[in-house]
Amino acid sequence: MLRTHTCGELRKEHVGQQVTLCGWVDKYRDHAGIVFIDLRDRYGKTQIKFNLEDNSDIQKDARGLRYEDVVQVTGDVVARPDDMINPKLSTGAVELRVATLKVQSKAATPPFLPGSSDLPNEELRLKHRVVDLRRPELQNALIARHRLTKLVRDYFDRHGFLDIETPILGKSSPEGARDYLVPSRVHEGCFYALPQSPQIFKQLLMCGGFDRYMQIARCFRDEDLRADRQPEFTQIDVEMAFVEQNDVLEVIDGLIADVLQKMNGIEMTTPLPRFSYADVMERFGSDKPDMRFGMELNDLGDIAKECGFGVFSKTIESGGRVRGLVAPQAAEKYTRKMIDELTAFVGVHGAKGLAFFRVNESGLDSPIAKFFSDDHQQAIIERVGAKPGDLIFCVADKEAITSAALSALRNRLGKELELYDPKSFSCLWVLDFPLLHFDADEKRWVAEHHPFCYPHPDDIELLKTDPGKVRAQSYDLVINGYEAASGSIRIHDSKIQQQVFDLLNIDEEEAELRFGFLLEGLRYGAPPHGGVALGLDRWVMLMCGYDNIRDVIAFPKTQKASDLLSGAPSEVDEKQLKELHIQLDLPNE
RNA sequence: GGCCCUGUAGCUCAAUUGGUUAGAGUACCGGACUGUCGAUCCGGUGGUUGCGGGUUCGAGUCCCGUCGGGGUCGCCA
Repeated sequence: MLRTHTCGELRKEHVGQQVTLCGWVDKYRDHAGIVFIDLRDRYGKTQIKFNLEDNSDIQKDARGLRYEDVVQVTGDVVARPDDMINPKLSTGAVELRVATLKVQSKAATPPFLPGSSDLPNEELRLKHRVVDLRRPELQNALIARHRLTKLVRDYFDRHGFLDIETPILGKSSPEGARDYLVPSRVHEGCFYALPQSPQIFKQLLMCGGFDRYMQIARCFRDEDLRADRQPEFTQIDVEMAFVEQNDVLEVIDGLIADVLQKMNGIEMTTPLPRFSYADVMERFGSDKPDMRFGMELNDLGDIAKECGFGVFSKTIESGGRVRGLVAPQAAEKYTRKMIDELTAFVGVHGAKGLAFFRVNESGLDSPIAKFFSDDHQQAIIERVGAKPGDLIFCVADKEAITSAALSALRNRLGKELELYDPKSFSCLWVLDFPLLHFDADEKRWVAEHHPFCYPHPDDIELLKTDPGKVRAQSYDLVINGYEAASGSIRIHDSKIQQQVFDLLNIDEEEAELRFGFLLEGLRYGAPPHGGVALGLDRWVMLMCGYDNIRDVIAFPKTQKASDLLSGAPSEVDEKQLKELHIQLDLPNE
């Protein structure tokens, strides 16, 4: 080893020992007669000093050191004078009096300094990820990520799960997300697809008798990115045989409680709360509500119907909905201009307007208050539970739009009004998702989750009469408003599978073509099974309190899915294309 | 694909209503300094204002296009 200790290790009890440290120059303070350098590695920082009288040659070399040089130093650990102790450093009680210095690597002037308080723009950070990775925030995220995956593996191991790998080169399935394709050299004109998830393979593992499976699996989806979405991401993939929905939920409840306790010191009571899809959609307008705060949605349909405000009454007449929420003590905080901003904000979600009422002692104050009688004003105040000083927002539109607009508004207001502790966690299950939804454009039923999702046992008959009402045995885990996990009980009964395929307009031939190898697997004795997949990146992001997934991935991609570090994706040699029988047909510009 | 934000020195930012030679801090280079820990002090180098057009006597600033980065809607079974 080139070092005896790390830069985060030395304490008072090491005083008098001769040690060797290696690290990066984090800071240098040159006083001519004495030079101080903060030496940094992933464990911390240690101040090393070079005295002129100790060794003038070494001291001269030390004066030439610059940011991010990599050095190896040997010397005695000495106690700092009492008034020179640095409480900001874990090693602040001591320093290293350097006797020998070896510059292992002289650094070019870095584009930015990992120790700087000004964070450079993300483009630069991604391009120079090597430097960025030295920042404590990124180091802590990747360390947390490691600890989390370790805890996850240990937890599942304790519960009898086997970690089994599934293929990366797989078969393209036209449904779902766009696939990343990999051309086959051996099979002319044929392509592999990278897995969107190991879904089918884990079901086949169940059929293969491995009744408890888990994998930390890389997944690939060629879709547009978001702050919480990368083209390649990692799932904690889980599948269990001979289970019902509750068994899966209990296993994951245990995992969440175990991990949050060990990682964040938070005690979760299990089982985690469970809500139906219908319930959360009505109360929060979202299938992934952030329940760290209240501010529930209220139905104002009956009042809206009777009131003199045409926008409201007509919306109800045409089958739409009028719903509202209360921003507590926000009447004074939000100026007209800010409310206009909020109106534009809900407009993004399709709302044509945003009605608002300031609540005062006598009733409602608003440009549209005159359309509401005193009785109606009191009814609104009572319905939403508003107090003087509150601000009521309403959206009148088709149900889906009121949900989208108000849930987005709710999340925004909750944050702006600081209605919750950003360090807290709210975890809950959303159950009983609809099995199908009707695609109006394509005029056909589409699976809400995927085509192998088992319908709710009470709703099997509805498959024939009213498919839109059929609930699925599917479940999402929601943490702080993010979809943190998603899963379902799968169909293992070929008759029901056939019924679902019929509804989805997938005939036998097509089913064989698309999912033949799964159906084949299910044919020879399939155990009842179900599972779940947890988004690892999002989970780490939440535990670190970060708001984007790139900060918990060592080498992430940009919104346009390029890697600024390596330059991927890139053009390839003509020769490589020829070998793969690929001809480019690029749009002319 | 749509909408919004953004691009000025290596980095973080400034630049009045379109008006002189585009500034500051930091980094970098040189000098001073023996207890600093955002060291301090003195001096210096550093700019095709992302790129391409246009309007104007005059553009970092206005307009059009384009490229990169970010947010978001659609999309993500």
